[in-house]
Amino acid sequence: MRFSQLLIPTLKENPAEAEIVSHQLMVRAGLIRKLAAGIYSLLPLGLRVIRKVEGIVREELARAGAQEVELPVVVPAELWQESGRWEVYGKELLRLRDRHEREFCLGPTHEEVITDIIRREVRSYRQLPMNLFQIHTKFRDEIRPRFGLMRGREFTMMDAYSFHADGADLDREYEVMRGAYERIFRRCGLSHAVVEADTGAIGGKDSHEFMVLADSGEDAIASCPGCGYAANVEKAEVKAAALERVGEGAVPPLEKVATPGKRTIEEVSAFLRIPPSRFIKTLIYRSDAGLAMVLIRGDLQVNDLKLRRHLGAEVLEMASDSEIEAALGAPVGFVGPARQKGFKGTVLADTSIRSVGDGVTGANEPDAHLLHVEPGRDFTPDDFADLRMASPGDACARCGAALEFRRGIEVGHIFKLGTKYSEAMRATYLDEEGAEQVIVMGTYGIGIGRTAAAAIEQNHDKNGIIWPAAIAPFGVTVLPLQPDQEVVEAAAQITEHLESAGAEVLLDDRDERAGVKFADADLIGCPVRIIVGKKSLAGGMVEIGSRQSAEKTQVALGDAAERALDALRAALAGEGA
RNA sequence: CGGGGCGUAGCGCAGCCUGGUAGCGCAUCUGCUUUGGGAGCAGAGGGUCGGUGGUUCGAAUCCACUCGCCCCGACCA
Repeated sequence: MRFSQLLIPTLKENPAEAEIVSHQLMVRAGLIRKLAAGIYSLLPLGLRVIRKVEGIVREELARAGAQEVELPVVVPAELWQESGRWEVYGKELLRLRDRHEREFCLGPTHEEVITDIIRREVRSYRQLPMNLFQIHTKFRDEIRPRFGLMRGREFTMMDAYSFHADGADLDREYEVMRGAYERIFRRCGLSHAVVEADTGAIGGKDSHEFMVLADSGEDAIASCPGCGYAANVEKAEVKAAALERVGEGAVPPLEKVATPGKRTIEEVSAFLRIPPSRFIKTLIYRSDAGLAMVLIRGDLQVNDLKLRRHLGAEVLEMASDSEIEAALGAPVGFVGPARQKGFKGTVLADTSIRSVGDGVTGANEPDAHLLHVEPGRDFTPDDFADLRMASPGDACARCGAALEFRRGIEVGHIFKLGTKYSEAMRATYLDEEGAEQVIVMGTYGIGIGRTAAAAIEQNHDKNGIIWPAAIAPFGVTVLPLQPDQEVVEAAAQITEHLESAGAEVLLDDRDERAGVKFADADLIGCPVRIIVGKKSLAGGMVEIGSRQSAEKTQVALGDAAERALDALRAALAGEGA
């Protein structure tokens, strides 16, 4: 295709709105333009990349035996009410009404819709298993959309749903999908990690996230160099006894100290000149199982997901100020486990509390804290558990090696759903004995735009994008450097040759100087570049260059197309495609 | 939702504090020269200064409200 006939609005300067590299380069290279917060238009180059990613996803899912469907974006409220999510999903669900005042939502995910189809159409075990996927638009009214296609509100997602007679068959399919995901991300040129993820409120069995390692990633990953365990920090289990005890020697008796107006650990720590690690942070939660007092070392954070799971609670929230005053007789900031009377609820301690000696905590009266607090002597929790967010210093729960922490971009997710939706929406089948059984489900997602953005995060330099060959908008770009007729004709001839061989070629036929063409070619980042210039052409030669290595080779004009095809094939092979 | 920042030409920005009727770079258009890493010269076009209301003789500038966008945080003990 000819550059002059495509809308490729490249920018010299970084757009003010873009913070991370992939967002900046997608805008600068003319792939996307913003319409509103978290809502983007794809321009020709951007769409080509997205289509490439989609193509790889389609191929691999077809290989895995899944069938493609397309589900509506606008979904009637009744389905969501039936699953119970209409009430639970919150503000991320964009709700709307039609002219008859009927309620709908824009689908943020499609378990309800697909389950509705399956319950109508599937009767027999003979129809199972089945795996249906679509690649379509999702809308989630995110609290804070950011980073271009990385976290948009409207975005393209591959979502697959599998249906099984039993858990064992789901386990089998899960491994098939995991293999398909591995192939997809490898083909997209992404080095990634598969990490254990929390199954959240849905409470299914297994869940794994596919993470592209990148400093700009929004997720934190804990991984173990010892045994290979890797998990989202939200989920990462830590070894209980690994923390070293802080505070030394014999502990004096409890002592009350005035801390007027000092509520936060930070404030009290600075005021008393005692490090946060010697504080016993006391948080009061309200759940459907009642109030819970949760104790954790002052420099650590409670992991809500672990806590929720430990309590077996559906709903978990911080207690309000008034609830805390009522329960402990002291305002927020001054409560603690020692010298408290009549707290009606469970007292749970993170295992880190065992490492606190001679600690500090709230005195359960206004403007006062307690010094020399000793677990076991001054208070005894009902239970100890792993309730904390893994952090540096923690050890692997399995092998005890020190956990390492990195950041990642979640590009895919696979999840053994179980029967949450099939039960709520009564999707059943008849087994061989004619007995009615609930269908067991799996759910799988890949962020298409996010995958493209992640590819840029991992493959760029100061001049622009370095596309993995499999998802580049064009495999080859041809740059005629001068407007001279023989140069233009040679470039056109090479382009024609390549295109007739099935390659996708961007011919920069613009009336621009060589520098402009080089700069834009670097920005756009097609893997193979053919440079046609007067000087080389006088000797019957042109140059083939690689965006990746920046190497240039002189080849005869007549061989250029074939050599470019070779280079492209080599690049694809190198990516494992 | 809380905090911070920003809205001035297509893009990136200055001007605002200390009110006097809008400027720079890039881009665009015309002409000439140039042509292997974002050309030079000459000329030209393009702005409801996000919106509304107020203060004032006079508002991009001060005040209030509002809309949009960006960033940080959403555990406070």
